[in-house]
Amino acid sequence: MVYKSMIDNFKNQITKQLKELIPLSEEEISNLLEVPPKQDMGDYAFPCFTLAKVLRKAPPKIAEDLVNQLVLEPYFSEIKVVGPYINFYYNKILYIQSVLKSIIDWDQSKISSIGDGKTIVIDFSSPNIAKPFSIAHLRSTSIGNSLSLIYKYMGYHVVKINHLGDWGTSFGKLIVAYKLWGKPEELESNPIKKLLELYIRFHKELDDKPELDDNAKMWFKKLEDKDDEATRLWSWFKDLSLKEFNRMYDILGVDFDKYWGESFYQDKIEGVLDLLNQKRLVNESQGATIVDLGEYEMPPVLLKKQDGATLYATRDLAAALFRWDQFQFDEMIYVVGGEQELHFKQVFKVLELMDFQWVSRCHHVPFGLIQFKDGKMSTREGKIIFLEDVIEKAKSLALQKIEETLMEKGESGQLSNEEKNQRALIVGISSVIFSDLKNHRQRDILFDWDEMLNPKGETGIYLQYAHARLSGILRNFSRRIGDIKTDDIQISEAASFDIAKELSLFQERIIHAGNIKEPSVIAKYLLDLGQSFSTYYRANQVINEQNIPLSYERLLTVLAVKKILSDGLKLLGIQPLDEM
RNA sequence: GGGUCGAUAGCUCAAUUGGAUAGAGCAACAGCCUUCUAAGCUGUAGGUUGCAGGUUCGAUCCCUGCUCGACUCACCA
Repeated sequence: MVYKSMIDNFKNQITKQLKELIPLSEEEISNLLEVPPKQDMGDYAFPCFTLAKVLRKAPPKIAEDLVNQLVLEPYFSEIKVVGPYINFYYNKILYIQSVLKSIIDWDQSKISSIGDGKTIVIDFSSPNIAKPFSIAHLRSTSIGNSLSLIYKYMGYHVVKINHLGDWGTSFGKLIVAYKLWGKPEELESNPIKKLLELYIRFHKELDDKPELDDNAKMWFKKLEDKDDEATRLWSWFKDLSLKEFNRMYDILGVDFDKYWGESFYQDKIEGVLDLLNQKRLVNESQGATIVDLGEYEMPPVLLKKQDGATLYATRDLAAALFRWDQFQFDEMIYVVGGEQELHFKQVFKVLELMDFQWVSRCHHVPFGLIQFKDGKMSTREGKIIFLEDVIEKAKSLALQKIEETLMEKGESGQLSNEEKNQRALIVGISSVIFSDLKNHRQRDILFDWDEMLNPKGETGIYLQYAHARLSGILRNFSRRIGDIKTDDIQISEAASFDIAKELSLFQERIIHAGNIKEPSVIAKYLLDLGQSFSTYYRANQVINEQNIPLSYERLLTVLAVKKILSDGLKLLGIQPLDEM
């Protein structure tokens, strides 16, 4: 990528010179070079520990000897020894200029060619039909969506699959509950809520009437056997739910290439079972069909229940085979909660036993649960928070703030209600998505209304605000000073040095995030960048009518930060706002 | 009991995968709106990185043991 290669000049000067002085290759030197933890320690540091053994000298002595032989012009302004480290200080002006101009000139839709010609299949979101889209589903959805955007940005061909939970025993339960207590017109008017009520009531009454469970199993078996009534009800429930889910996906700005739910693989299961039989992997146990994994210290995988009905592991196997057949992916990732870790280990093990080498390309990407103060979220107990309620609440807080601000500025009538609502919605979604993505995947999240809706500090709102301020400066600039021309601008002041350094990290952070499948890396990065910029523009007035050249110069920083912030937010699935 | 993951400032979390004096935000306190949007900025205070060992020049990070918590361990997904 463009700006990376320009920055490489700085590093290359170090490696080329050091290579002549010490018994290490350029690559080894490059790997050893690190960024010091503190500003006043310079911009690059070369640690001399590893040389100590080879040269049989103390690291500080080695550093002393080397530093006198290094030439610093033009890329560095100073080279200093601090203990066992050689610290290099950039020529700030040259550095800022390199970084800013190359970012601004760069107009690619992707940041790397790492993924060129490679396909990643990503299975995420996958909500259960007939259950509400809760705050818990947000995790898989936001992490999966962000990862797919990151991979696309890295050059991969990405296939997004929504593995809808549209098959299984819970449909038996729903059918039973509906036949007992449901009313068609109620369901049509408020499908998800009414379906949820049926589901909850089923489990409530189960305590007194254990026979309900057998009934449910029977109805699911009927569904698998293509019973007319069962199929009709199932398909109706599914339509109602999908309509609701798609509404949420629209709000979140998430889409999928394939809506291949569990039911989609129904007609592919027999083939898989045949294959397993051929490979002699199948056993009977207690009336159920299983694959015994005792040898690998895992519980058995259940393929069929006593009554012959399939289970989710069966469908996951069929899904994996079918997806391989369709895409020959270089990698397939399942963005699914950590509680299913064992399940995926088992499924992958079975695929391995079936001699499918490509199983090494399959990865479970687990994430932590959302917990309440008094324990786990539970659909059955109705202990659940609807994502839509969270977004709605976040939105109404944002709307209130927008109106306050307009009032203060005396511009109350200036904005249409529609525009206000639109902005408030984006702000609300930003804070909800960001509060999810800023945490390490694997951490459990304690659900806390105050924290999720907090407009201050390390939040999506903070980043939106920074982006809006950047956009505002650009607007004001062209209005007051004229068109923005960035050609041939020279940098003369070092004020934006810290920001330039932050900006130069963008590419490696994206790639790192993709490699460890961790969107929070980007979230943290954007917060750092936002903070650097907030400090910068508070201290340095960009538009200065008395000094137009200086204005142009500072404008480069604004342009570059806006570009990176905007791209970064988009990678998290957040739409950047130009005005707040 | 077995397995997996986690434990860092009062609270929520970082720490570029083994490097220099462990950093942010929230809450608290003290400042900053005749200057491009104060959803902001500056400063103060806050630490035996759960405990005990080990590996080495060097450990929040790797190894062992323990404590606490979450998840999971055959007919739910």
